[in-house]
Amino acid sequence: MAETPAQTAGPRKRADARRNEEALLDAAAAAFVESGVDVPVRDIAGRAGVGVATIYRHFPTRADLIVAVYRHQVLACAEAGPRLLAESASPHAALARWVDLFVDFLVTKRGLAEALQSDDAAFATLHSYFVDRLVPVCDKLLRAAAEAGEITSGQDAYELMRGIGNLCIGGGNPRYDARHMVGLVIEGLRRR
Amino acid sequence: MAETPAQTAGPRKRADARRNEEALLDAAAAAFVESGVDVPVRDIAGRAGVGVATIYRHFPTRADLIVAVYRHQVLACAEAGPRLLAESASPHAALARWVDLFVDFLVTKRGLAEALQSDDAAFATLHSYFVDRLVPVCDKLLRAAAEAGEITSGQDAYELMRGIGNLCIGGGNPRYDARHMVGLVIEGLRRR
Amino acid sequence: MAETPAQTAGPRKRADARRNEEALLDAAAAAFVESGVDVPVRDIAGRAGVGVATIYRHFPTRADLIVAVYRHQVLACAEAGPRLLAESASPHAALARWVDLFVDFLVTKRGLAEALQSDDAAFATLHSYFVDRLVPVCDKLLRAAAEAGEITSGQDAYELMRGIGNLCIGGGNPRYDARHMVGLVIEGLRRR
Amino acid sequence: MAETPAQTAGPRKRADARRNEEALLDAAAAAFVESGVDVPVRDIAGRAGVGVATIYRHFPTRADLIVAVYRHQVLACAEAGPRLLAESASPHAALARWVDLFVDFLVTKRGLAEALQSDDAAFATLHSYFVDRLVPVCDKLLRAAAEAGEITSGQDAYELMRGIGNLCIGGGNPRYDARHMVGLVIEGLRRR
DNA sequence: GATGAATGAGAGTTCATTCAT
DNA sequence: AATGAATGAACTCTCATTCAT
Repeated sequence: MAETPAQTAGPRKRADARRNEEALLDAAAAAFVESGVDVPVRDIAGRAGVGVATIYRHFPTRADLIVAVYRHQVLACAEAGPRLLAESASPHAALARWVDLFVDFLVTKRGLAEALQSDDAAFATLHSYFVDRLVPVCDKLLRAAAEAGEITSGQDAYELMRGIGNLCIGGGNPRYDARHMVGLVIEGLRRR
Repeated sequence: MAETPAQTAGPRKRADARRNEEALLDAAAAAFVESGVDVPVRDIAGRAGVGVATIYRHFPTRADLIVAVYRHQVLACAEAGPRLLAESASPHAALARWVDLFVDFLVTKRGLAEALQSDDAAFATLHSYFVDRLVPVCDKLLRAAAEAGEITSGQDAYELMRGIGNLCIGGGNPRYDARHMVGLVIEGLRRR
Repeated sequence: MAETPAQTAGPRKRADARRNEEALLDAAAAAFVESGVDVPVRDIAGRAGVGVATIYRHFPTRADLIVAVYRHQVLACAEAGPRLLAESASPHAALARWVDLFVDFLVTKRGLAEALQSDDAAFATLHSYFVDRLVPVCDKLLRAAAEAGEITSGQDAYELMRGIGNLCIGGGNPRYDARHMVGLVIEGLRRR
Repeated sequence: MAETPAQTAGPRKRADARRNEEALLDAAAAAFVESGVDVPVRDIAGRAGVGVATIYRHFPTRADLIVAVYRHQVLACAEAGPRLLAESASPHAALARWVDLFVDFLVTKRGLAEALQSDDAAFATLHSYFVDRLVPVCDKLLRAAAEAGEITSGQDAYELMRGIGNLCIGGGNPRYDARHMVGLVIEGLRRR
């Protein structure tokens, strides 16, 4: 990697393209924060200093772009599950901490929670991505807690994730603390 | 002069207009269910078989229309609060049953829950209408339950209502049961 | 006329209608002052406390209404011509004073001057009314001044009236004094 | 590296866009002549054979479009002022000739004179453009004539320009010769 | 591969005018 | 005769998406 793969022939384009893609992801992330995930395509292109068509080339649908922007964080969240299970005092505690991470993620991504619940076909890919990565993790935590006798068994991880996602909508409101509401849900899971 | 002939001219027209207004409300309700409360004005007009301006005459803003569509049910829900408190075995039970009514209402009104959470200024009136009517009722139930020692005191009714509203988003999904999630929240309120 | 022609049969309607028409004229005059002569029909109806259709019954076109509102003042202006010719020191002085009256009239009628110049067919009646009543008067004054050797002969009264009308557009502007500009025109007519 | 290859990508596009912009300006000019400067945006787009959004891309506001259409002629008129002052027999003669140029311009642009007098906020930019470019020129001519003792001093250039603009309204009428009326005004300025 | 110009559908809103009551 | 509800055409402006260069 001592070469600078930029200037003249062959792989130049690819390097350019990769750089472009990264600029795009940065720009999109910034735009998402500022205006939500349904910010106009042009705004993103403008921030990235590229033409709109470049976005379409790299990310055919908006969902593809959103997924790419949040890929790392989703993966990190998925990977945290088993770790927390190992570290925590109990499976229920692990679940609580893991859910907290997920909430952390969502409340800082304006409009993402809304998009995740949208039944718009354009967001199906986005929805699947999150579901495929995170629901199994959540399921494992739920099962562990059930086996430990801490919560009622038979709780559906998809439903729980979706509910939590819903609760994270509207993060800007000072009178509404999503984390608190989610805490009630997790508390409510407890066996009596 | 026992007759009131002056009044005939007035109400006669109004009978026609009222019929139209009802057609409009029905059409709007149906359109809301199918496409959400931000369905294009033209679609509602089309369903009702009227021109667009007729909607504007009856309901100057979209929020006015939504409020009108759901007025009766909101009022019924508000009135149910004290009654349930009197009838139920405990304040917490009353709260649970009342919240259930609210969920019943929201899950059958596709798109309404979304709109209630929207920070779009156009929906401010709508939001206020719901908040003004229902938050006080919820607050009373929460206080009663806290006084009875069933739940932790200091729960904010607005936050709870908002959370419940959020949980009711996406009612059409067969894998997601809003009622169950709300049940967990109510259970989570319980003092341990 | 000792009866109060209002309550029951026969001529009642006519009296009502006449009263209505007058209310309408007053309302229209007020609305014209406040919002210009192209104020929405509904506003006029609202001021007068009548339905919009009542306006259409009495005054089929907007031009008819405008003419009715300003009829008296146009006639007064027309009648002032011969009088001023008799009173004034010279025909040119009479012309100047008469034109001043016309300007007085126009600058206080917001939007009227614009409407008079409009080539919109709807205003043809209005245009004709003014032209038919005032151009002959102006013509007489011009001829008298020409015969007296004060101005060049052959000036067209229609053109002059139209020009004066034009100069009266935009009366609200503090940096523009229509009367001054019209004064220049009248001065410019003078023979050298 | 004597070539400037980086510039080829840029101007190539621009050539196309510029052609389009010119088509747009032509179409707008034609539409303005036919229907006035408040002709619907769609009509202009239709004439130019482009979509409406293309107009908005090139000219965000209507005033921008109007200014662009008449820019060259306004500038030419502004530049003619000093030249005429140098060439003409007297300042008053220069003024007369310059005003004639302005009238030439306005009477062939149907609807422009009307728009210039409009107090509609959308036309404020347009108004300013004309005022800023032409009033100073007119002022210079007026001052020169006043200094030469040909006209009364203290005439306001803005008022004069505005009056002339007004007189140019309704150019299509065969019985009305704006140039003649303006001539009377200029004559009327003369000191006696 | 990238650009950004062009597209055109679509949404909200207003108002003159007609028409059933 | 009067009413005012209903109509629907008209207009502006925005944006996701495509396509020639």
